[in-house]
Amino acid sequence: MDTKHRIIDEALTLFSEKGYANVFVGDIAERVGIKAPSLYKHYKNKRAIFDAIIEEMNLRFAEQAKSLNINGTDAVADSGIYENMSEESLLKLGRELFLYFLHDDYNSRFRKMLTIEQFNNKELAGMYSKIYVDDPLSYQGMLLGMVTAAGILHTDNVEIMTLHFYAPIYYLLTICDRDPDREPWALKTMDDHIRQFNRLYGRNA
Amino acid sequence: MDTKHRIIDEALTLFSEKGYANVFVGDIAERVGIKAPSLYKHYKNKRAIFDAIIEEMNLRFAEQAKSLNINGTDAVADSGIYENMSEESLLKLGRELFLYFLHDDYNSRFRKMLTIEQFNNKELAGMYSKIYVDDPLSYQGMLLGMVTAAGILHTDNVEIMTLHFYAPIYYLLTICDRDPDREPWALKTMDDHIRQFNRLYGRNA
DNA sequence: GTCTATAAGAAGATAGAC
DNA sequence: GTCTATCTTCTTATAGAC
Repeated sequence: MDTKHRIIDEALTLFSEKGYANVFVGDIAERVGIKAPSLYKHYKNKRAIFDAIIEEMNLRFAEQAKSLNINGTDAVADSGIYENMSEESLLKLGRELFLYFLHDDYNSRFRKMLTIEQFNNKELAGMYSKIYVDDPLSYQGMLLGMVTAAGILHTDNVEIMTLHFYAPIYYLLTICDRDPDREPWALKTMDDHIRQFNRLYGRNA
Repeated sequence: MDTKHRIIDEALTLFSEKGYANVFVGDIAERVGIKAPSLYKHYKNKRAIFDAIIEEMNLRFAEQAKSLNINGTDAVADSGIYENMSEESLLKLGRELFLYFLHDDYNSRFRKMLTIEQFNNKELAGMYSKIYVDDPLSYQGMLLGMVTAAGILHTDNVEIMTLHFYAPIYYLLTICDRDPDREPWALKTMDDHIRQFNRLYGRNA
């Protein structure tokens, strides 16, 4: 990884732990293994490093959304995976979603940074809403809508069903971000949640 | 309100919007209507203001918990409100919880401050976990446990049932903190959530 | 308790040698 | 591209008059 990229990588780590204002240019430089003034050959100023992180994350999430749509909407609708949606499939969906969000290197650091900066930066607040509210409710809503249409789950309000599936996952995620020691409990709770979800929506007309 | 208290009041507002590091002693003083040096007659330094906020909030939440326990555990168990728990009662419980957390002057500002500082301050992370994870799951778990024992709702896992009740409320709360424009949608979604919750857990054996 | 003036220090950023 | 030295600005905090 070249210096320019290592700078935003280390900066992201620091910003996600302390927030923008508590991270000094010298801290970032030290992690990269250079002195602060050298850093200014790569970025115009501190804010430019921050902006570069946002830009990189926008790119990553755009790619992520793209691949989710390819493997999601069309492929799923065309194939018919959802027609065989079992409790095991739901558990897998929930666990993968949870562990990916929780442990993916960029996702976890970027989520913490968004959490810290959301009230002080409208652009980041908008990104947070998109990534953790609008997109999941839309994507999972689509999936669960298909599962419902196939007669595997049952509801007259897919939006609330999606909320019931996703909100506990989101909640457990924020708990683990704050206190990683709770991860084993969260994983067990995740499974219990999805099994219960499956029972609740599986047997109602 | 005396100057000493107005300082922590204005400081809390600023810390909840910008975070500790982005608020300057001069900003706080300006809001109070004095100059920065005058502020040091009331508090030893900037950190002492922050600590005073934490202390005040600990007091408030201790009182809150106390009154919840008085009007909660004992009174509820003794009376038997829960035996008459209807959909309307559940709606009321959810709405009151939600609107109190969302609009209570101290709760909302303090929650934002906790959100911003949680990864940089273990004490605040602990407070967050207590206020928004442990206490709600424990208090609501107790209530829903009684409702279940009374045969009004049905489950073999009260912990997950409580998660299913509370996680969507928490989720909607964080959404409104970030984007107050979504409050009307959140309130409607709250009601739909609770009605659905009542249907799901009301008819299962 | 509040003010003005100011000290002390931290942090962002630049200059210019290598 | 990296360094040392330095400048500038901002922020905390103190001194001392009123």
